[in-house]
Amino acid sequence: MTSAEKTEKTLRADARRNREKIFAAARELFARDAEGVQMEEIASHAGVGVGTIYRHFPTKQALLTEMVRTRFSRFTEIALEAERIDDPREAVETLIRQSCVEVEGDAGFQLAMMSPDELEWEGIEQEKAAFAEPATRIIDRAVESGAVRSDFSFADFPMLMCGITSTMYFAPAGSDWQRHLDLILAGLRPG
Amino acid sequence: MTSAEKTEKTLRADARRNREKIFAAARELFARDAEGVQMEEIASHAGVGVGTIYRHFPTKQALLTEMVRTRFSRFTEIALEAERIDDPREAVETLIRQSCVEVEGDAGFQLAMMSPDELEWEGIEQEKAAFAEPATRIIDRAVESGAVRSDFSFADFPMLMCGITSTMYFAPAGSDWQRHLDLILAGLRPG
DNA sequence: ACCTGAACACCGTTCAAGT
DNA sequence: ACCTGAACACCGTTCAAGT
Repeated sequence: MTSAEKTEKTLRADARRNREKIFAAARELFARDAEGVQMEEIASHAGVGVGTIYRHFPTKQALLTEMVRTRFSRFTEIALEAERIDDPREAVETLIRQSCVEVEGDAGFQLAMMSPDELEWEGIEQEKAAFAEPATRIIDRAVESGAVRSDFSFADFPMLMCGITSTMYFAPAGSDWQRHLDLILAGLRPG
Repeated sequence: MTSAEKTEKTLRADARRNREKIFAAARELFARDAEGVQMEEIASHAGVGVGTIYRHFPTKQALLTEMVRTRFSRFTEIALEAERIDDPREAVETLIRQSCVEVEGDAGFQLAMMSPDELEWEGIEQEKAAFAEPATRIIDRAVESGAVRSDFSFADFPMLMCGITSTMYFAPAGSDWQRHLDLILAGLRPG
């Protein structure tokens, strides 16, 4: 057994439990108010010392990244479901709209989505790739069938999400982001 | 002479010069890299002590706000120019597109635009109102003439700018934000 | 092995001392 | 009046001591 395997697989029961508790506490606090959360706060909310957090996650950003990774796998599920929709146009709309709904109310994810530090995304390449596959198929199918404008591609997806996400963050209470989404969906029509 | 008038009007020559130097230094540094700038850095770049900055601006955010205020008056000029365009559709497009061009390359403004702290905008209500007047006229005219979708209004403007702005900030080198803009302009077409 | 929390580092802000 | 910069506060991160 290599050291890497050991690090990945074996975790003492209490350590695993702590990791879980930290994760749960962080998820809850980040979702509420992503900016104001302090490490000490997360630690006490999880019932551990700060040092324990750093044993499991090298940095505050890394902790945030981990939560983003989890939610990203939901995106993939959404894409796979949307792909089963026959109408190409409706499939794209569902993909985008459901992705938005998924992150509504998760301020931490929204913040990460808008974050200027691209570096932090490095840990999520794999999840991103897994999502890109079905999402690309959906978008390409819509383009080929003429259901959306021909210059639309998967490359635009992060950009759109970033815009809508910032609207969510900026105006969390209202439904402004749905107007924004409507506008963008309208913009997809073939021109 | 009231104390308020005195505060507004009379400033010793050196104080005024310092204020100017701080402003120039902050503008330059914020535009380059809005996140990494430190107060000490701005101070030394301006050739003053940190305390002097705080004499002129109560807080780092307030300094940023002041730069946003300045640029906002440019928005108003853009809107007044755009209003002189006969074609209603072209007037709207010019309004939005020129506003985007104006803030390209100003990372500080982009950051402020995306900032979750709405409070900081309190100082700019007046400039915002001055801009809102011609901008509203342009948009309403376009709606009435059927040049854009009927549910579009000035209320959507900040939201759109926020989205495009975050694209600029996120991908400063490329021209991704222009794709984003194109998509949004396309979304304005009457549906 | 893993946990704890006092100590450290960094940076925004203040304020006593200077002119 | 205004300026300076050392000192303070706050919070992310580390690490010596404990189990």
